[in-house]
Amino acid sequence: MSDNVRVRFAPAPTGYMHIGNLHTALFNWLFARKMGGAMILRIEDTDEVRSTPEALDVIYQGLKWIGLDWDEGPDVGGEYGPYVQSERLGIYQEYLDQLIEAGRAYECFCTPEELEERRQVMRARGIPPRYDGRCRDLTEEQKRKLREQGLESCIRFRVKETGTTVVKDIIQGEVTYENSLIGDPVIVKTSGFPTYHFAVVVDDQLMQITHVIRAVEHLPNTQIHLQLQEALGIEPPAYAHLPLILGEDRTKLSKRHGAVAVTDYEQQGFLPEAMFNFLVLLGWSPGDEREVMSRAQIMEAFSLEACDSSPSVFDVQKAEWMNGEYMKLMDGEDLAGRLLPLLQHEGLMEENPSAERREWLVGVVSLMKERARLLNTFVSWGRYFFTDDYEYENRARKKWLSREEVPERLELLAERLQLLEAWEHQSIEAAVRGLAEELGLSAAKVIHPCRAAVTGTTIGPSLFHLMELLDQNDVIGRLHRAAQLSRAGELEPGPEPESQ
RNA sequence: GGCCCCAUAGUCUAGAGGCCUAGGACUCCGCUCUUUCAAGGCGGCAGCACGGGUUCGAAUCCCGUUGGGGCCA
Repeated sequence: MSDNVRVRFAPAPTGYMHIGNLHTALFNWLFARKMGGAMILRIEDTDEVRSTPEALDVIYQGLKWIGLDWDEGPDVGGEYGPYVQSERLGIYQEYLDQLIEAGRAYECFCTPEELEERRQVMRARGIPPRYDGRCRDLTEEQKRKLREQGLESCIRFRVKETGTTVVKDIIQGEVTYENSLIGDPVIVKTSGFPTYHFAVVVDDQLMQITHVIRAVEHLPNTQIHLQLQEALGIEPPAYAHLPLILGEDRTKLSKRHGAVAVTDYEQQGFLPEAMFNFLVLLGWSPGDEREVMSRAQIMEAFSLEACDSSPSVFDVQKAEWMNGEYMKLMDGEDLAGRLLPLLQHEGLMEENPSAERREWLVGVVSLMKERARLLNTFVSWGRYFFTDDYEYENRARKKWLSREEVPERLELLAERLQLLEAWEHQSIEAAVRGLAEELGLSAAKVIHPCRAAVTGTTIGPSLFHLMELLDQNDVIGRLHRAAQLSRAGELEPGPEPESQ
């Protein structure tokens, strides 16, 4: 009765969620929300070996991080539950009986060793290896004997031997498969667990899924699913197979590509909004030249038909750029809120900062966000805001801190700054420039050494604004410290290869 | 190996026969602003994989080749 869109994201709980899974989830979610439909989360744990219960949390967290929600699932329930396949074992039996009755499923007693052996033979003879149908037509008598020998059986689905199966896919178009080319797949393992093919078909039917949106690696499997559906009298859902996300080497993104887990990107300081935006642009485009788009804009423009069928490479550099764009767009207060946990984790901010201290952080963030790409940037480039314990970079040492004339300048500047009653960027600037003038130097000749001393680096935001955010005495202390170290010859540049 | 899919610069993409002298973005490289650049502004390098058709006309359609990928095992 309902022609409402229902989609599902159906991950296997293997302990981590990678960017490709998230991409699939994202497209499902977008489509569901765009169409005013329902998003279902289903856990496909029929692979007893690889599935772990702890993995559920990883899935929830990954989805929540990027801002996806679901209407039905193991945690929120729903009227088509349970939503974990291992809890649905009884449900599959009914469908299995149906297939057996129709003569489309049968017991197979072949052992893995036998199967492997026969595969070898087929290969050697140049025949594509597939199940040869040996147990297809066993008599009751034969089965009894095999059982008496103590052999275990699995159940196979009898596929069609002739004709073709056509997958009509919203993204991939019509793809035709020759039925004679596939062997009978196992649908129930000796353990009694259904296999992926069987469980998917049954569950999608029972959960009234209207659109199966998944990665294209499942496209070849779809021919089996269609045959299974036909045998069960099930109307197939619409299919949309998303192109794969590849690593730099153009192979399917996997653990060997380094950072692929969603949590890796979270830890690197990616904003979920940016990752969402970036990911949606892999395999889809609004058709115009927009790239940085709000979620509302994306949803407005989104359609499955506009998805591309060719795979795409995950380019971290562009992802970082986009993250930077989002940081610029976000107001300082929001961004400070995102950043705080990270800073606390690094021990750079106290656990319960006062309102004043938070406000100060907003100031720091506002000053830095224009040039930062990741949240982590604040920890690395912005360390000097939070602690006196920062390094003097080689470039800073070489260009300024190791110079003979510098210590005196720093000390003179410290004296001037000490006299300031108002610690504001205007007064600081006046003091710095005033000193330069008196010494007959260009302002830069004071500014640069000062930056090097106070921040340890040669680059960063406006020096005067930055100093304003630091404590006056602290700055003075830093100037004296650098002057002393410099005189002591401790700020000589390190070994060359350091610089990049 | 068999089957299937894909093919616009290093990367993400626009392009659905004439609007293409192929547009945008990232990266990279210059220049510029400035107290610095890792930010801003301006500019530049770089692409329709190849070969055949079809057509008055092809990045766009067809075939083949090559390359890449996925699935099966």
